[in-house]
Amino acid sequence: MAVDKKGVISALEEIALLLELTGANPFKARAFQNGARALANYEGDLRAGLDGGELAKLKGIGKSLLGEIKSLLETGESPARVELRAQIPAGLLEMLKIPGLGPKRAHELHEKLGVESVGELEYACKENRLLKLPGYGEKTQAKLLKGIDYIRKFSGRHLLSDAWTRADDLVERLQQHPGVSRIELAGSIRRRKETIGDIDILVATDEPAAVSEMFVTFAEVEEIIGHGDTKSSVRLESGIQVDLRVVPEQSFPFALHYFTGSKEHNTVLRQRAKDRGLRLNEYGLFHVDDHGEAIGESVAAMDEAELFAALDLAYIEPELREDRGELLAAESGALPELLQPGDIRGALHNHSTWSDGAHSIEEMARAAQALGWEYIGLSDHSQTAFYAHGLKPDDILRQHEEIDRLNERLDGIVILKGIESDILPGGALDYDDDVLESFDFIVASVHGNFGLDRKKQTLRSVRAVQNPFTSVLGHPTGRLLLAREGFDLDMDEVIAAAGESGCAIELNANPHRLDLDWRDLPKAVKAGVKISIGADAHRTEGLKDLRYGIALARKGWLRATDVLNVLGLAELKPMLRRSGCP
DNA sequence: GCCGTTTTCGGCCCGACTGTTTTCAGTCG
Repeated sequence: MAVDKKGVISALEEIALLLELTGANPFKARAFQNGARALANYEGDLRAGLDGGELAKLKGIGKSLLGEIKSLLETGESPARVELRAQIPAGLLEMLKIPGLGPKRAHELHEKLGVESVGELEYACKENRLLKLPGYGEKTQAKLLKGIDYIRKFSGRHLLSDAWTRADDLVERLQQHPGVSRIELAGSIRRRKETIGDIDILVATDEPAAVSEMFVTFAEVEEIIGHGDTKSSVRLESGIQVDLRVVPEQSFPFALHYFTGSKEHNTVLRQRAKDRGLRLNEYGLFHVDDHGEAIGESVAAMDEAELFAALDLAYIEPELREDRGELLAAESGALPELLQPGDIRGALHNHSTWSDGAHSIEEMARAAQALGWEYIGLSDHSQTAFYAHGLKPDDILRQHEEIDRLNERLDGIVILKGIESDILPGGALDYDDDVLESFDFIVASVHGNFGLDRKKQTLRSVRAVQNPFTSVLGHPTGRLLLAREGFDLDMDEVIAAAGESGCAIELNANPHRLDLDWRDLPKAVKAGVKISIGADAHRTEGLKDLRYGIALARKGWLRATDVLNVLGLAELKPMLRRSGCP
């Protein structure tokens, strides 16, 4: 069975991990990681790129990787992976998820103790068998047991919304310390990743010990993982790990950049520095001598913008620092002017008590107005969604009467009549045309029959976006972060179809969804698709989730002009009823 | 395994912290 691009990339990543587990040359493993990365950043079709010779020209793809990729595309398997899998038990890969256990020790434990899985490792720890190995002591064994406990209790990742809220609270409290002169949230929260491994907080202070002490003694700290001069790590009761880094004032911009990451972005930026005879680390940007030793003081920088400028780059927003072309764009002045929260004028896709929402239409409208919105789109569930009290045609009539009355009565906010129509398995919408015609807009979403095969699932969404009544394709992958994979479909094909037909695609701002995936947003923009940032609010507080949608829109390189709901009502309305509608 | 105006061999980003070591390897970000 052949695999798609995602399959090829994950195969190369797996090979890299397996290589590390064999104890092979670590640079060989890194070569596979780099190759996977090169493919992830490659925009074209792999098959075509392979046949046309484009892949062979990619930096990081050599003769050997090309062979593996070819084999994966043609047969669905790669000789290297088959061979490695035969050598390495699958349980060893699982073991790498244990915090504090890396490939070297996983390999060693396998070799010397015959441990092949997380469960076996747990047993070996409890039998004190690790203590017999050189370099292992009581603490290591206890730490591994704790790590096993941790991955069983938590997935190891957290929603952006949860981590961000908690992090803001910690920052606010640390700020109270008189010794703190600067403080910023760094890491993947600052980059607005949709899920977060741990919270990174950076502080500039001349009282590092006191600030660190305050941090590790917060009431919700359950465990102190590490506590050094410049770095402390704790685990909170909620399971999330928080790292605090403490640096002197003049290092702050360099440290902020460094600890914001991503690792991949940092690597290419450090390489760029190196190419210029400089060394970049969290303390500064230094000139180096012939022996590669840093000399003298750091190049001065008040902020990150000056750091980038010292490397002849425009300022790169944190959201873009993923090594997905941002350096090239920063070099050539091609960085986008990103969407701002203030650009948003309202949002479609919200629910009320008419289907499965918790608040009335009026309550939702007033809450939207309080947020400064000019309009709110109401889109309760359609009739097939019986589990969510989907609306029958006569419900819709009555709901529209209520909206008309409210629109007459309310000042300063306009309620748009919409529906979140299920996309039926064949791709049709959930009402007859005469009912569909009565709405201002229609969000079409898949809510059931997730198990259709890739071809049928793709066709289903393609038909939905080709339907002239569909204004927006809602949460296009159907994923629930940390809970459920999206359904199997060819998103490139769906995006292309939406581009041709003029249908918008949603970036659903619900923190469990954040769907369309930010990685696909640039593709959608390139195809001429407008993005509708939808709140998918089921209660008034849910409207505020739009901030997560805006954050991820920025991460996906969106400018205001790429977004549907930056438009005022007069411009928006015609966009919602496309040509072809009766 | 990949790469190259320092090119076909010899590098491949950099530093903090921990645990187990008397000088360092492993892990992490």
